[in-house]
Amino acid sequence: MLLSNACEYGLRAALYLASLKQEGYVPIRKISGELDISFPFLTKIFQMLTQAGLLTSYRGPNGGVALSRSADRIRLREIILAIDGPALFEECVLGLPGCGEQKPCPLHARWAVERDRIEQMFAASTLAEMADKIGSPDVRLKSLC
Amino acid sequence: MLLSNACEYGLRAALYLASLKQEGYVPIRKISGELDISFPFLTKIFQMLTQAGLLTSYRGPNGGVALSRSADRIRLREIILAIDGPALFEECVLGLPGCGEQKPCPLHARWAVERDRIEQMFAASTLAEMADKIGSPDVRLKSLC
DNA sequence: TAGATTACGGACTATAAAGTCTTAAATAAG
DNA sequence: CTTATTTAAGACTTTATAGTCCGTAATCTA
Repeated sequence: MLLSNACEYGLRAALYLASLKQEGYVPIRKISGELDISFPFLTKIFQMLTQAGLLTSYRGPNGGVALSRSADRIRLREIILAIDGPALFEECVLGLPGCGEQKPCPLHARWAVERDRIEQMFAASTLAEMADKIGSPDVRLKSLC
Repeated sequence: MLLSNACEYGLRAALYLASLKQEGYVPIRKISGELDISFPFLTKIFQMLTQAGLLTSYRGPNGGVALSRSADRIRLREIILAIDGPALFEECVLGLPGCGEQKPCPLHARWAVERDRIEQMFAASTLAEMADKIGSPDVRLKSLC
């Protein structure tokens, strides 16, 4: 699996927030209901995103979470880094520590190309851009059943 | 992590076998020693590869495992499929079941490109080709320390 | 045939990831 | 000021992956 469960949930939830195009805080309970993600687990994930500065949160009635910047200035790469860390974009495909140009594994040259492309793909994708797609009738953020 | 630990070990071990360019069976104990992989765990991984038809094994003195075909006819993709299954090449980057052209997630279009490239990369890489690189002095299949 | 060597298969344990629960702290509204 | 609502933080449980162990079967050598 490319991304951890937590990271998949975090991306989906952030895209959902961006798709609302709404001022103000959205309760985590609502998001977890909409996306079929367990509320306590999603709470933990949002805490990571809040600590990373990608979300702001507010307690109490009418509280919840909100994007800390406009959705066109948050890139998916940032969310992945906040939740899963940089491993995906740095590690050897064979798991060898220190694999790089100097001491490569046999796959390094080929994998490094794809790894960089994946990082570029996530770095080039903003929440706004991706959330826009949710307007299309078939595009979805949750399981069908 | 892109590949499971078991799969990383399986690829390294298969590349090692290919690099030996040797007729006959190689004991798992020797491979586990050379690559610093736990012997019982590597045994289990080799059983998967044997059952998938990628290796042949032989018991008793002078027994061990060997590639079931010449190394230029075994592709890394086959090893990954045998150990981790097809998930990497099929699954949605957001983990949504049934994500595809009909009912895509917002990332589908971009991810499908990279996912296919990764599959192509592994499908295009034979054990022979990759094992050849181990000839170069800096290229390695095990941790340095 | 006996003993050593090696893979096989299944049961077992350990560790990490996933997910839950509980208590506390902040805020708003009555 | 009290109560309801909501996130925060940490302990806890569950599940999946990683890794180990042990008895068995196959094979070779003496």
